[in-house]
Amino acid sequence: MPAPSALKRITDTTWELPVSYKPGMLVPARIFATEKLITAMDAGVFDQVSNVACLPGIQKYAFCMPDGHWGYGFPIGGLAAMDPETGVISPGGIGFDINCGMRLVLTNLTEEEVKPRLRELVDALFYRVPAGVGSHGFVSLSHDEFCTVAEQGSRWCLKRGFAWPEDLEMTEEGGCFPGADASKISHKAIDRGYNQIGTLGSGNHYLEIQVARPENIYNEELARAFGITIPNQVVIMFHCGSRGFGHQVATDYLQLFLSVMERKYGITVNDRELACAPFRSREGQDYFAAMKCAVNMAFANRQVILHRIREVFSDNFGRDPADLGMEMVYDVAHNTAKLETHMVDGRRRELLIHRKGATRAFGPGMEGLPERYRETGQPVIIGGSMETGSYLLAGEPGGSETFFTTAHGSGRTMSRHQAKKMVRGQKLQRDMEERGIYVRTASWGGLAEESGRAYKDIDDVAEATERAHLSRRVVRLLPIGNVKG
DNA sequence: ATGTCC
Repeated sequence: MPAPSALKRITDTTWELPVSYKPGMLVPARIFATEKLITAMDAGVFDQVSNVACLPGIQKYAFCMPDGHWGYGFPIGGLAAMDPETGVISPGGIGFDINCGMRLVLTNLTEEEVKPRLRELVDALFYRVPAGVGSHGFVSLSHDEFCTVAEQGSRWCLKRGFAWPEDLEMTEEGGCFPGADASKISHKAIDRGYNQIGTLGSGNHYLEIQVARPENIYNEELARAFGITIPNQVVIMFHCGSRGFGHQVATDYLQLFLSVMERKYGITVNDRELACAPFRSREGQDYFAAMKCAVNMAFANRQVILHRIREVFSDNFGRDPADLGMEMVYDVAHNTAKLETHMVDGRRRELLIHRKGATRAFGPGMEGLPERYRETGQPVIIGGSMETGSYLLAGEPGGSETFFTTAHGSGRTMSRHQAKKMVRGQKLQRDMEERGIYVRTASWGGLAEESGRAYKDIDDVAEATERAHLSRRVVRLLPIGNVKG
């Protein structure tokens, strides 16, 4: 799809749509991509990112990351910073899967040690980390206790023995966004979520056993600082979010915002999917407090999943998880809105940052990073498709341009429908096994949809973020085992 | 993404 002719190239990897591109734009739109990626980007991205540039209170630019593609209202890969006093909060700028995110866990095992047990490990993970639409977890909670989880996130997990203290430190915001208020959650959302803690979900959610080969290390020093110290070291990466709970929170508040946006607040938007409310309004604050519940539920979900991964490896190897070196590298959130302080035109300002399919990537020395990563910058985890590999990167000072935000994954090039027509799940499983990747899936159709052929080249995305100085490559990770939702 | 429509 050709890019609009109004698109101007600002640098090697920065592209801009000026405010003249569309009536109502308050700021220009900026897209970070290589020439190859911008050429392949779907036209919906340009339309959507310029719609976002019209939202009240937006600061500097409406952004799209190199993995950007068409989404609900905002593009996936979208980033918008609003003035909290004059700006809006928009569920479409966060996504239905609130705090969908990635977690990376180390082991001190090598590929040679894991290979003979790979099938057993993946089969055990497939059993112990429930995957698929409508799956429910092993943790049984009352509605009341679920509300505590939603308010406390990983802190609840620590109390219940599902976390090591250092896990919280290696999670964005310590695994708990403060200000979550379960009284702002509908009964329906609680009912959908209370039995979903410790479940992977479906779609592009997965759990993967990966290898860090010496030839795939881009930066030795950062790799060492992030715990990649052994040749062919095995790591575990997984991707999941707030399940039906977050989905219901988003649905509830989109409905509410649509009913008040124009009538009560006189806000008009280019697309109903950009439904929003003033951040300082009652509705805006209620959504903010409810969204944080879904953020915290997702942190707790990933934490319980980590606990179960540790159990699987511990049982299989007959050794304590600590003895297997199963420490977290980091946990990153993809779909959030947060108040953060950033420099804007030489002034420190508090901004409401919407990240939708985009990763926070704090540079070296920034407040909010754990001590271990103060010198290195934040670990950034970018998931590729299950066939092609993923990246561990590091935040860098150049990220200031995007309020320290980078890409989150490959981004689709093919619709799910299209992929299912071209790929058969059973055949893909056999093909992958021949290439040394053992995969188990909850749904053959779901597996076909996630074929590597349906995604952008992760190498292009990682390279684009580095060339744009949003994050630097540390190590490329290759899959050997995968549990697919 | 999602008890893929209450």
